[in-house]
Amino acid sequence: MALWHSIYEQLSAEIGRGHYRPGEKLPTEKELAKRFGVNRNTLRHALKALQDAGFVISKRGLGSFVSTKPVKYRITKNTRFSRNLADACQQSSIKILRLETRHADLREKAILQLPRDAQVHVVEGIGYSNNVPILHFTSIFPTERLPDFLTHLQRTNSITTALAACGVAEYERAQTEITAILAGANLSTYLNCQIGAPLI
Amino acid sequence: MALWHSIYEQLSAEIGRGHYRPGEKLPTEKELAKRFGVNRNTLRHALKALQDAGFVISKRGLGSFVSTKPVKYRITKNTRFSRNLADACQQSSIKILRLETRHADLREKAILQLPRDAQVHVVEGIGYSNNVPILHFTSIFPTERLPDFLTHLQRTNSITTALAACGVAEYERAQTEITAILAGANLSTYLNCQIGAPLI
DNA sequence: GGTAGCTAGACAACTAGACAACCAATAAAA
DNA sequence: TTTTATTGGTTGTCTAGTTGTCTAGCTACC
Repeated sequence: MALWHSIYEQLSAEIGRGHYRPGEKLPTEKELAKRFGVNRNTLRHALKALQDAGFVISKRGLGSFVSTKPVKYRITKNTRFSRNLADACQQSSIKILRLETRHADLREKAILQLPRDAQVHVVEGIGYSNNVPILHFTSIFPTERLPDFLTHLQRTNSITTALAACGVAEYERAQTEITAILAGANLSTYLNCQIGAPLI
Repeated sequence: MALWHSIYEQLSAEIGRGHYRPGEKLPTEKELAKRFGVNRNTLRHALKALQDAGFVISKRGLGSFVSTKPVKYRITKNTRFSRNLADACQQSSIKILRLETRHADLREKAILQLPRDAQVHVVEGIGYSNNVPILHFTSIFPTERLPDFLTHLQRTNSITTALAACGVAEYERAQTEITAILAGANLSTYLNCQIGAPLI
């Protein structure tokens, strides 16, 4: 993906998340370029897209400011955000360590709004990017809605593909619900992950 | 013998001989192609092989550079693993969410073998691979050994660079110890990370 | 015929740097 | 005090150079 576009996604996500409030001044192009490790021109490309999308207004000699007229941050950017992450997962490969189907615990039932005796698929594995292990994940899927999910997953070794295999219509519906839930979830919850290294 | 391969051998020999020093910029593809009397695509084929072998790193818009760490792969499985992971972290960027210096808790003191009143630097942030948020990390560093670490980290925005800034000798020693610890550590401990998504 | 290796060229994406236009704050002059 | 000039910082625009990607075509060989 183009560099400027991922910067666009990230900045719009931060604006949507409230990291930069409406009316607030963004860091200068110079600073942002340094932060993202790109040339100022590349960052300006991202900024231009943010302006076109209505997220940001730039004023010569002053700086760039978060638009006071909120567009539909919440949905648009979060969907895009999760879609990004899905893309990333799709690009990389996964190695499945554990497949399990068990009763959902209280937290899972609360989040997923499942009935009392609901079961969930548990997928634990390692994600690779360019064959380099990058993350160790555990994902939960409601069994009821995706009965054949594990079968597909084992065959395709891809979460996205396995979801798609459960039917296009279902998949579409699922995805919108995914994003809806993700929109409410905190980033740190979504990406709750710790590495203890480097330890000296 | 394929043309590109002889170019590959010649260039890698020149790098090995020190004709091009680590970190040094190679001539542009255009110039190299002209020098070897081949098309730019052919030269790029050779350059690609040099990249894959770890001799060269190419950056769009900038040029190609001799890799700063000459590769010697003949190490154990575990070291290669951690080194790969280190390389991956180097390629990706991080965004620092929190910088803190506080007293080490019991677990940290146990793992790091720190004295009673030891302090640690706490770095919390988000790691990006290709500017896509991939992990949310919290890393602990002993303050005593790396007094200026946070300063360097804030300036460079790179853990590896900040570590390097604390002195080469220290850095070497630290790294070997890192890998040593990592080699003994369980994978799931090292990459203890959960993503709750996708939640349906 | 088909494939692999190379050539040729075009375009996209990114970097680097320079310069202009603009704004705010401050210092100097009236 | 008021006005003007200067300075520093910011965005806008532009040119040139680099690597990344893609398509098309040529040639030698099997």
